[in-house]
Amino acid sequence: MRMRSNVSLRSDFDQTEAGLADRLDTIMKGDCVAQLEKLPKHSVDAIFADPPYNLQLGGGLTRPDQSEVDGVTDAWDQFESFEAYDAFTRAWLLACKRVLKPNGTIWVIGSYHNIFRVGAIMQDINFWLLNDVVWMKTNPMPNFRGKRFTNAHETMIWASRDKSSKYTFNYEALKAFNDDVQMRSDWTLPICTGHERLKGDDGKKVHPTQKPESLLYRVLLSSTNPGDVVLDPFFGTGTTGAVAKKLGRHFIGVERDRDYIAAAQARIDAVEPVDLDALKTTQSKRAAPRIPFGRLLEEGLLKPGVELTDKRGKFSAMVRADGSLVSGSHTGSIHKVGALVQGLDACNGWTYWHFDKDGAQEPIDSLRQIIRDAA
Amino acid sequence: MRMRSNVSLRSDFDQTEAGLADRLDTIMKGDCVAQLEKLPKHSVDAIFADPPYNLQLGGGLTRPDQSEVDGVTDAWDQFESFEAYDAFTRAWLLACKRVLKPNGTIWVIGSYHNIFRVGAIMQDINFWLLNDVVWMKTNPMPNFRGKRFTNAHETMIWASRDKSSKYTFNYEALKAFNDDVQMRSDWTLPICTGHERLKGDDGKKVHPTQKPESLLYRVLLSSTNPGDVVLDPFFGTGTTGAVAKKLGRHFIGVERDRDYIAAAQARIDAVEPVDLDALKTTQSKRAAPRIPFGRLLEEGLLKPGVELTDKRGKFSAMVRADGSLVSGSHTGSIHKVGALVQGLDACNGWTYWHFDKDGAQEPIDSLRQIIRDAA
DNA sequence: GACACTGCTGAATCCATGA
DNA sequence: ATCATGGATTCAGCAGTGT
Repeated sequence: MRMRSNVSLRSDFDQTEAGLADRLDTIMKGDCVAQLEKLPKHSVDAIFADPPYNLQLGGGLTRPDQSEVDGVTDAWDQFESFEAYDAFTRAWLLACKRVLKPNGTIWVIGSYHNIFRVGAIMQDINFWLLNDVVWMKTNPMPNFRGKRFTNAHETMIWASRDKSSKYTFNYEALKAFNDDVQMRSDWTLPICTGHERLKGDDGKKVHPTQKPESLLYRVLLSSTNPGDVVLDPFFGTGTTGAVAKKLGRHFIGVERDRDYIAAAQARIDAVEPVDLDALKTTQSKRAAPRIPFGRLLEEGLLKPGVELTDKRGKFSAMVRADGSLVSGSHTGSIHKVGALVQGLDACNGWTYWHFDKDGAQEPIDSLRQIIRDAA
Repeated sequence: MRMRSNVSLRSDFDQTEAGLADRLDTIMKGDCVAQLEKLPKHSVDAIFADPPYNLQLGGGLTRPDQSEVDGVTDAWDQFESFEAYDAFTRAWLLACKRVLKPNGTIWVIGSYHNIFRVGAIMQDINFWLLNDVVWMKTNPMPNFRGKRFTNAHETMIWASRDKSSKYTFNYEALKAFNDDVQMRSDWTLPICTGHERLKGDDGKKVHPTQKPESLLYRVLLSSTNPGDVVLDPFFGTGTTGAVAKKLGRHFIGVERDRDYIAAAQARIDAVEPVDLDALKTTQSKRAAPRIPFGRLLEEGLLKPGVELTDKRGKFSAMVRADGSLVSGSHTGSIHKVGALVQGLDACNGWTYWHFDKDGAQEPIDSLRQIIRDAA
């Protein structure tokens, strides 16, 4: 009976699980658009995509980089080239959008060669851009010819599936991570070198653009929860999978190249997941169960008739038995009266109102915390 | 004879001069596409454009203290759709391309709201992208609701008129400016505040998005020469003109708003050109990037789940994946938990917390040093 | 004069839930 | 779908005032 009840409650999830069960934590071999068709609609929580920008499409018709511009015929040719890249981009982004859950988010990384086209198409197909995040490389390749600025960064676009998506953003966790100031849109991280860089038997790097795990660590920590399913349609050597496993997320990879797949699989197999307790991250107050102000009276933490004041004692109000406040002609909730006495539109009564504790002013929020801690 | 010879060599320039003479160092009033038609083809050396960003702001936004954020809701930033914005963008970019010299370059600044569309259109009409340069703001507006990363940067696209352009890039000057290392594609500069920010008689900002002179200083220093003509089709309050005059470049501004024009003119009139030899004095040191505690986890120097203690092993805490610590009922950053366990108001977690290194206690600060040394 | 303290502000696509 | 309401949320820097 209990089982049934759970199944019933989680039918949506289970349906997804059924469709994904044999794909979870595996690498699908093949073209990403074709492979994504095998996944159920609305089945993954997040996507990280590192698409090629120097790609050869089917007939080898693309020159994704800009071609010579010297007259009308070349302009047409170039249009063909951009058009092919745009068509490719639109196709895989649409395929991603189909499998992404309504509240899911997608990350796409690129450079100035392709990121503008990618971003514009994402907007065109109604992804809702949340941030562009700049990865500044501490150790970029210098510009040898001295004709341009050292190309020292790459750009990631973070977007939700729709404008109305209620997406995951672990704000407090990132703030804790960042020494108690909110995380910015510019991240300074080294490129992938040393032991982390996968090398073949010949000592050569397996993949030309292997991303550092530190980058994916931050991506997954910020926008996914433990147990989430993360899709990477251009899996490469599996940085997304390795970090997902480490952080207790599921991954699904799609990759065409068998050598990359082999390297990625071996790499992921060697990853040790972190301990479950260590995966719990700093929670927001929003996630905490709501405690109405009246509970403080029920618990005897405050008595009806007691006087509350703002921090400086400028305004005062009396607590009534039903948990409403009275201040002059103003009555209502702690929030409403707090706003009214200040002449503001809104107010957080929990932090605004204080009670007298041994002669000192203490916010009533500390009383709420007592109840939360006891639970 | 010598004169003739010079004229012959510089005929292009002289023709330009004739057509531009009465426009140099002036502000043209009106719509930028219409005004640019008045300029000769191939007549300006460089362009800096700060077009509307098409922000599409929703309702009001308040800070945590309930004060209202003065958002950019001006009519000039309103567009009906992406299509309308694209048409506008294409039109002014084409107009710019016509007046730009074959070897000229253009800078366009924007945010994630518009920059992807701008960049894609620039590629479509055969501008040749040279760099995207990220302006990281030292003091950006925070994210007040904790729903996204702090939007802490803007993006500039730098492009030559054609792929074959022999454009100006003052590599050596920039390198000298940057303490003898190549100038990178990420620039850290404060936003325009304080006395530099133009204010009206009412004390309010004249323009909602005035750019800092330091930004234009680098732009013009890197990609123009003294005597060059710099066009700004969205002149606003004339930062481009002010810096151009200061650096011995000519400017041409186009602006629709008479109030902006008046403010810009007065501002520019007050500018004193600098002695170019003295430029080096204004160079800025690149501050070492801050390394947050979370970086130690990303780098694998500490693993989530590991235990930290104070020097004497009196208190201990567990590290979680987001870089927060747990010690009994206390959770938070290394600094916060360090303070809490000691019952203090503040604590430097870097020196307080130690990890076990071969049986000895070593402060976590030594791990941070490893990252600093590697960079 | 130095320093502490308060107040203000910046290109922002900035809430969630239940009735 | 709309509407009301509970209550969560900020960093760096400059200007002005006061001690």
